[in-house]
Amino acid sequence: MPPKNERIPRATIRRLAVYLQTLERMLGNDENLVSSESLSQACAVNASQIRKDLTYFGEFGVRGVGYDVGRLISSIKQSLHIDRPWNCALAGAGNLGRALLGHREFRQRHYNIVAVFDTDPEKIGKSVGGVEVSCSRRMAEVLAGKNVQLGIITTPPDTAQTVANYMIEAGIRGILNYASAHIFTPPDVPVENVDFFNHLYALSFSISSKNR
Amino acid sequence: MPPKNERIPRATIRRLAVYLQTLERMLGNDENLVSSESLSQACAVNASQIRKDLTYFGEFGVRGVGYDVGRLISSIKQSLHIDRPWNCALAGAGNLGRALLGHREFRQRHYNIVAVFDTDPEKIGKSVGGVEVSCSRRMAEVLAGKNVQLGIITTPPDTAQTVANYMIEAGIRGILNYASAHIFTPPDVPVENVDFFNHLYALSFSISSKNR
DNA sequence: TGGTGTGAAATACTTCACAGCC
DNA sequence: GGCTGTGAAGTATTTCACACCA
Repeated sequence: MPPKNERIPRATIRRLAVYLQTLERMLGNDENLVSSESLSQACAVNASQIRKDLTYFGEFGVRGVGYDVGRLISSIKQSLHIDRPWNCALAGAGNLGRALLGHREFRQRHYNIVAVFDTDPEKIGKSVGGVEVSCSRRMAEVLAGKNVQLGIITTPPDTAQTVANYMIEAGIRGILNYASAHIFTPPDVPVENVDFFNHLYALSFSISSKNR
Repeated sequence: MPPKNERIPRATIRRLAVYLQTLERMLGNDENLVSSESLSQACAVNASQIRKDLTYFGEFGVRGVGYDVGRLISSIKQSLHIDRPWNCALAGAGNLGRALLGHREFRQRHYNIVAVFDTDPEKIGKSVGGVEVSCSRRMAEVLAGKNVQLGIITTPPDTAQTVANYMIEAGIRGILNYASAHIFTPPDVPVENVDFFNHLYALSFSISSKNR
């Protein structure tokens, strides 16, 4: 059966990323066949959940046998559209921005940071991680014709909305937001928030309370 | 009514962090009174959802009036148990680890990184962000008596489980995992995963597909 | 009057259980 | 025989709608 047309739960997408992680490790260990049950063990997700998640995108397994690991990896990558490179623009050349620029897994997974922006005149014109820093206000101009689809915000919270606006103006299609501030975008520009404190708070809460 | 004894949804905890962000910004702008409706506008969460989330922990509002911003902030902090300092140990003194050590918001929110670990002999003994790097294998010994409750993992994926084990051995109560590998812990040691790629994949997917 | 707190309804997501196929 | 794919059942979460109260 070909991919379905149902709405795919957000949680499913998150789990596919987890499966991918695990499957890539398995492939590295020369495990070439996996069942939903063994994958379930390895990544702590219910086996029927795994099967259901996968069938949103197609039928990748063989009944009575299981899934071919290499083939499943390709299928998931195709399903998520991560089987091709994505160009990114990063706004905010601080500590965190530089850490992302230096993060080798980024490039390995074909997310290429092709432009960096900041508002600090001290930083503009200098090179960070091999990319020259431009002024955030000139974003649309600098990105013109560069086919950059993703924006990454690593600025302080109070600048986040401003650079998000520049990104939208520059035609960016989606935003990864590390700033701890909610940003508003048109409905066709999705935002993903990466919030450290969110997670720290959840830990503090679950450690302290009886309810788990 | 006092706090309830129901199980509190995970999603509620995440949203409380968002409300806090927004409320703190409001307080900074001298907005001292807020309704669930205006908070809803500001942080893009349904107003009844906000009211329901808050009443898990108590009744903080006044009917016909709204919520006192300052008081609500305190109440949320108390509910999450983030109204007091937390000591953290960081494992992995690479780019990302150093970025976190240099992140001033960490200290502002009372998450204090009091110990840093790595396995690289080059790094051990050196100081990073004002903290001396110790050998990961000596974690239990170094942390003894230091009252460190949280562990932060910023190592490469293949080392993540090993340092997680050291953390558990050292009596850590919860783990923030930045490594893109699933880690196993006993049921009383919660793990929060911060996965960049997870979010990037979700963006790639939602940009590429019609379903949104 | 106006906005909270909250059961009840609607929706979304997860798990079960088994038919179907290799 | 064994493991996938999937409707149906079960559970969790969100939203509605309104009683209640300053």
